[in-house]
Amino acid sequence: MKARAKKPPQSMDDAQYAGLAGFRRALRQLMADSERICGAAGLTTQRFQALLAIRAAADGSMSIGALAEELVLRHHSAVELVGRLELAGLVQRQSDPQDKRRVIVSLTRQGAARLDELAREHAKGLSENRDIIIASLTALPETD
Amino acid sequence: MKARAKKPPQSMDDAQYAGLAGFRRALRQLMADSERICGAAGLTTQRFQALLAIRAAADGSMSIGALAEELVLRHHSAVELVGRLELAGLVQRQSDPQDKRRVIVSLTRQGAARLDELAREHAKGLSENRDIIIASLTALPETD
DNA sequence: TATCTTGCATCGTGGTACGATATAAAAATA
DNA sequence: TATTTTTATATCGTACCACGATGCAAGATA
Repeated sequence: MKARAKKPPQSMDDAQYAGLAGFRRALRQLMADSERICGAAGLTTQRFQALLAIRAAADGSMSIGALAEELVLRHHSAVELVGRLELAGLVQRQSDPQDKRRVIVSLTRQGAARLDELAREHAKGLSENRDIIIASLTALPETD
Repeated sequence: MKARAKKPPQSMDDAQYAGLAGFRRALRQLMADSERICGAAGLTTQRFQALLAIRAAADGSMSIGALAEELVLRHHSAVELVGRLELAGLVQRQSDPQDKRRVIVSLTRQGAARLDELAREHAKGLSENRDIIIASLTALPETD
């Protein structure tokens, strides 16, 4: 057993809190920018991320389950998200011939166009901000 | 004027989409981890971030307006968030003597203890994941 | 065929942020 | 000083979104 106190294995100091807070601030800023870009196009960031994930998938399409896993969502949350995207005309469902339980989701022409516009803006913002993110990450003090 | 087409200033290619999608995936993973840690302690990530921001502030306290700006929220959204934190016994309001319009928010003893526990877990997880984030960022193809 | 597993869908609920609006204090101006 | 404007917090109704619980259909297994 160690000699040090066991319950509070030593509190974080101000510098560690500052580092952690700084990183979260950078992330919030990044996400706020993303929300602004998406919002201007009438989308939420989740919808944008769904479109992006589908576009970046192997053949440009994914099952709902795969999308759920990619987005770290429950199956039925992905179902609802795809439902909203379909209603907006950005994606289309189609039953998988191999396994009729599966539903394959792919971008519509409109969805692909909308995504491309947003993705370019995001990429531009990221190349401007990535140094800040990396700085805030590398500035994180070691915890032990 | 440039000779290139002006409307679609050239679409993003697969590699660019993969890079962008990879970065977002890393972020989602990070946030999902954070949600898991916070959830186990009965908090949302927003509440955690609010506690963290207050703790990291100059003298361990902030006005509601300052918190709103820090969290990239509207004033009244911060009001509500602070209300929920106060109800949970994690922060306390106190009127600013200098400017009686202001309300100063600070952590309660319980809030500080809860935050410290969560912050240490986050810091631990971050030092494991930051390389992934940095890698996904540096792997981003240049857009122009 | 009977049972189990997997994948998608539906419904009701809760949390959270927002716009619109209100109230009070401070600052600016007449 | 009195009036107006600005600033800071608060309240209310609305909408979005993810979740748990549950259901249904298709495939897998016995």
